[in-house]
Amino acid sequence: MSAEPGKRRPPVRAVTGPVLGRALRILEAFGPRHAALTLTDIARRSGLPLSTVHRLAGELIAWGALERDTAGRYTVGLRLWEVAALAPRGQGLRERALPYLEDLSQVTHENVQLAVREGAELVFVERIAGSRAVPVHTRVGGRFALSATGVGLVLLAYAPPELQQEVLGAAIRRFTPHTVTDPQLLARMLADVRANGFAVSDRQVTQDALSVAAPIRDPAGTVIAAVSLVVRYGSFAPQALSPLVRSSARAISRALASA
Amino acid sequence: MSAEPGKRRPPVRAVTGPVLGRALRILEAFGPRHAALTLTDIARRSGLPLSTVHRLAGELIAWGALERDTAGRYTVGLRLWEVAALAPRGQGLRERALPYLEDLSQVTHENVQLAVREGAELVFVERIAGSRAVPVHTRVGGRFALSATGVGLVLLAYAPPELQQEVLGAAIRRFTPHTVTDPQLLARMLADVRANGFAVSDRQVTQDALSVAAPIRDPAGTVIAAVSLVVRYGSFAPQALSPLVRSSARAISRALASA
DNA sequence: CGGGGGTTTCCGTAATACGGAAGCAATCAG
DNA sequence: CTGATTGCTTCCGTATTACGGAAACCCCCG
Repeated sequence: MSAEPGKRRPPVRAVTGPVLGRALRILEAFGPRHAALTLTDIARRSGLPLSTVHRLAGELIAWGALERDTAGRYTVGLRLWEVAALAPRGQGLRERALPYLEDLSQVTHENVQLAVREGAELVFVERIAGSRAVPVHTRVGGRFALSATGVGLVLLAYAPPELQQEVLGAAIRRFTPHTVTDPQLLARMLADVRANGFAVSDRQVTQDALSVAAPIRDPAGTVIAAVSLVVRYGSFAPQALSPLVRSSARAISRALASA
Repeated sequence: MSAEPGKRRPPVRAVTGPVLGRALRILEAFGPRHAALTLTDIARRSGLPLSTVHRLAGELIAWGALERDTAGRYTVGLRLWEVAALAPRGQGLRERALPYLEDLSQVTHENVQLAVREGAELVFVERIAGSRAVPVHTRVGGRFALSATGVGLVLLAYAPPELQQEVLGAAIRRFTPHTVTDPQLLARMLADVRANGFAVSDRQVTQDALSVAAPIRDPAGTVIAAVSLVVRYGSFAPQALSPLVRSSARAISRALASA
């Protein structure tokens, strides 16, 4: 087959074999707006042939990674959820941090968020909606850009330099007129975050909200997550919130250390 | 298919191909007491050759289904947790039910549990620990036998008859002197559950706890989950709790219907 | 420096996954 | 009733892929 005399074959290490790769692409076909799909939907969204999807989805169902709902559509299965509940950076983190997040919520009645970094984005691990709080559109398990939120700024500030370069180099998405999109300015803000130990996102995501976030660290000092309070703009001064958020972040760090 | 003449081989369709089957066995190797494993651990627990585990785990890591912690051990990855957060019977159910569970918690200050059935066991989808409550050893994402708890009795009472036979036919595990292990008696209790619309587990799991549970139904009337209150034995009469639990269950059913 | 636990790479063989195509089963429109 | 549409399931010959034993590797520890 490779009968060509010429030197071809760039040894592009295929990192995933066909079967697993395809199975994982099936899982990827699901998303917040697509929690229940027909077989054909999956095939379309994953770019796989229908018969392939049929075969693999059958295997995933047999194990419990997928299920079919009453309408016959495919959904993510409980068995997968059980296993995923063991993820240290997901449920594990969530459970250990929850009491402290609830304290923050009780004391302020504002929104509390907990997030970790995954590549060049963040994933919300918990969110407590305050009773008299600004509506915030975050979903547990949902993703968001690193560049705008309080938690995102913290996670970015302590991310590996290469990743910071990558994010600063790419176009920075604008959400409001206050969103910082200038790489220079953003770089300076990240330096401030490192210097101060907390981040402030002032109306960068929505016009009426401001968030203050602080880093959560593992015993080695590496930043592994971030907590934030999200309040209505004008209701609190950032300076008033930062000690509260910082001390909560430290308490959570300590709770994680004694695992 | 239903030809009588020759005894056909029972069509023992191998339902899972090698690759996926092995990959899923790797995921199964993780558990509550085994959230971080070495490659060798996984090989031992899954019964797979080391080189096979190495290859497949590598693919799972490349995708994010697994991660390696600071000690180099393998853990369940955040990417998998993200996808699993889309499971309708897991996070989906949890999110929609949570407000009602919190109401129950606020009103009683006791333990609240939410569970679904998976095969012949139950899986806890949420648990709220009451401030002045009996310590209960349940873990979100954890499994338990159907035969003893309040939620278990509800889920079993409305499970398909074959499954009830299976559970009643097998040896029923005893937790306390009060655990019902007689199949006859248990069958009668299940009939009562169906007749009354709620279940009571009286010190069947621990000596000091009693739980009252009620079914949550989908729009078609099928029981898909169960809620319960777990209280210290003697602190509340079951009759006092059942209206509360039943009405919460109905409220959750309604909330799910308007999805 | 030797031994042990864990990890990574290699590679010939055998078994498996692949997916196009055709058949099936509802549901809907006319 | 009929034909169209959408979605699901089965089949099967080929070629591609997964398989895993073995050996090298890499600490860390005594």
